[in-house]
Amino acid sequence: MELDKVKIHKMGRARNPARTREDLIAAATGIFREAGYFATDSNAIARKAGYAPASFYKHFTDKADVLLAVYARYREEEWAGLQTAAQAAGPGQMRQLGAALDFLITFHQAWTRFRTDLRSVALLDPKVAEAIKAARREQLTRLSVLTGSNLERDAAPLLIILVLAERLSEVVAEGAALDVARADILRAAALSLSAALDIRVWGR
Amino acid sequence: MELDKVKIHKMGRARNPARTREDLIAAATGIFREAGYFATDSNAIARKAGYAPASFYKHFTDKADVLLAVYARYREEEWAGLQTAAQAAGPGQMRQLGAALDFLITFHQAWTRFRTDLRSVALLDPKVAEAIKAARREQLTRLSVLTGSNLERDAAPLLIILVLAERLSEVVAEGAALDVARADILRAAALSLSAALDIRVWGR
Amino acid sequence: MELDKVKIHKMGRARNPARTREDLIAAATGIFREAGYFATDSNAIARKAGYAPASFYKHFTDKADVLLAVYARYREEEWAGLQTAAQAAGPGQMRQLGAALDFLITFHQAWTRFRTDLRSVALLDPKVAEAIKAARREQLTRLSVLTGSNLERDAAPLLIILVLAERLSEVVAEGAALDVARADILRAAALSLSAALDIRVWGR
Amino acid sequence: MELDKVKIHKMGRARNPARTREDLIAAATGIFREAGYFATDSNAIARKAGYAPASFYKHFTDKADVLLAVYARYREEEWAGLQTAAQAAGPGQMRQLGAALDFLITFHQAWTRFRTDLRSVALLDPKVAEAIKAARREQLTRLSVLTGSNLERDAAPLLIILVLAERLSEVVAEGAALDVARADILRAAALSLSAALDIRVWGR
DNA sequence: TATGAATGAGATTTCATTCAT
DNA sequence: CATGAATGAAATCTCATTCAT
Repeated sequence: MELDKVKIHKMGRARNPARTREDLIAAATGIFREAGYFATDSNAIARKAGYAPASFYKHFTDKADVLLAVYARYREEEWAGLQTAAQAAGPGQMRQLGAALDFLITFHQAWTRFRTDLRSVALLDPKVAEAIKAARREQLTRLSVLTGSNLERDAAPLLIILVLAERLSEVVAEGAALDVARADILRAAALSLSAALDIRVWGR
Repeated sequence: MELDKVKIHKMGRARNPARTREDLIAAATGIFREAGYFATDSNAIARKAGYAPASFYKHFTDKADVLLAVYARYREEEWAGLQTAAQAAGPGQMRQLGAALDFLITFHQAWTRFRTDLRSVALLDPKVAEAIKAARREQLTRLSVLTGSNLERDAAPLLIILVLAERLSEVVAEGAALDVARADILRAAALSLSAALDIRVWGR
Repeated sequence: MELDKVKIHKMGRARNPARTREDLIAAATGIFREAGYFATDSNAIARKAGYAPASFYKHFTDKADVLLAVYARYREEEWAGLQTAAQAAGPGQMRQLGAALDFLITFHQAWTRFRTDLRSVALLDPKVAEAIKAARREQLTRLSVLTGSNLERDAAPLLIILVLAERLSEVVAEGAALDVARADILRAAALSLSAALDIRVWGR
Repeated sequence: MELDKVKIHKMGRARNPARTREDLIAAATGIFREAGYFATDSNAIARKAGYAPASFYKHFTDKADVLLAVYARYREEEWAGLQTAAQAAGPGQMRQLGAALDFLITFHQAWTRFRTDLRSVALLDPKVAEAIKAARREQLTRLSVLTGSNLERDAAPLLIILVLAERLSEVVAEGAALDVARADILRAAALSLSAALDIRVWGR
């Protein structure tokens, strides 16, 4: 105990690279979601995480590099939440779809700024573009498994579903600004998506 | 004579404010669509238009301000194109929808970078956010007129339609990267959109 | 007069690019010769010249770029001084050679740090290496004209002469540190150089 | 056994300070000769030697300090090579001189970058300047013994010889860039040096 | 002894913007 | 109106060096 105290004394910095990396990613996550990617600098990320600017560059090559790390977290969280939501909804395709959309809207709303900036960065940095593409492939595969559909044949409607689901939070946000109720949007989206699902994924 | 010479020597450019503004917007349009908003600086816009950096600030308060001017052009072009496409397609809702989507995909593909950056800037600049919101209101109104639907009641599906249509070009681009055919995506999207139209816009 | 005062009022900065460039080169010259290339940064050069750091980059692409500009001045000054010294010495090859060496020693002594750093930078930056090579070609040509020798045939001894002359200031400096008189070194160098001249430049 | 494992796990490297120092000097030698002093950082030296950055500072106070260690090696190697070359050449002053120059050119060519940077560093760091001065004293003494001349009286020509010999590799390199043959330069240099030797070292 | 994570200090560079003409 | 030189302010990134283990 005494020794532990001594150890910690005057360190301030966690001499644990994995932990440091985590701290930086966590700080970047907060900053990217609140202030946005373009409104901050790598120094701010390091400082917020409790480290010196130079430490940032020991863990990431540049700002886009943390963005990718945050993106990986985002996808994990999204996927876990989706599964939980679908399971909690009980049986019934429409019910599951509704629950999934409900989760997605809430989830993406918290990440709107991040997602938007991610797309802009992808146009500037091929690394990011490639990461998004890879993520999309993974999502398509997962979704085809989840819906029991064929990835090859149903790629188009699956893509539509993914993209529409992804944008729903923005539609809700826009809807709120235009006095359209969240429940109405959710219902319209569910119908639209189920149309895509019915008609293509399970054939005519 | 002596004085005139001096004047001409110093002008170099068209001393025509409206024309200058046009030139700047045209240059900004090209730059925003090709290199992107975040990849360019205002000096580059002025230079590309054939003016000095300071001239830029005689016509626009800042970079976001030209972005708005370019956005206005974008919407005019989009709307004109949509009407032309719908008329050229002849009668039949599905046919018109298909023609409209086809146009939108082509149109937006050329503006993908611009649209993407626009959303990021909107999160940084309230002016831009407000402009997007106003544009959305206008689009909703136009679309409700076009489809003979009720703006109040059908706001949700109309919004869904707008957003999905807007993203289609990106879906096509992503689809191409993942070997999904453009025609397949177009068909899936048309079906999905018509579902939204059928069920909500014209009631149960 | 009154107007001039008003004009100058609050400018501080000379709105004259050529003048600014001169100021920067002059500041860089002083800094490179006193503190050395590696001991300073471009900001210091700009500040010493009375400009902001950013102004530096309007006139030079980087630090090596000013180095080249300073180098050009250096060569002009060297050449002018050499001609003046040779003419002032009156007729007689040995006398002229002695006068030239005398000038070179004094001249190079003031530029020792610059010359030394120049060679280091040349190894880092191809631009600088190329500039030195071009300068050497020019010097060889001038020297062959001056000595009435043939550039093609006598390139080797001419090169030896150039290099030895160039290093003399350092030899004098080193000699001083080791208690060897300047006059002794000058005499030994003159003899050595005249040997090169006699034997090769005017043939056997 | 358990403890040993832990120890070995943590050491990784030879726990032999002398050996570590050697490794670091060897790595620094390679780096200084290839990339140059100013193009590398001390971390890179430690890494190349297979040690951690901090280990570097256990053996050297700073970057200039390794430079000195490398310089000591350089001088040993140079001197040994010179003696070998002179002996191998057999009797005859001109022959020996030629052989010595030939060796020096080859030797210095491999060390050009190092030598050049050494001089720049000497202007920044008095430690290095002093080391060069001491080395020069030693060389003068050795050379006076070798040529049977008087150090006091013939210091000037001996210095000239040293400096010219030192620069020859660069002259050869420059000559190559300007299409001047190595053999021509070698001959011109030998004549120039022998003039210095004849006239001063062995008196009038 | 050797480590390697971490950093302070600062060098380089960029860019939106202004100012006197 | 248009200019273009100049800049303040800051973002990105580097590097020699230290510190607790």
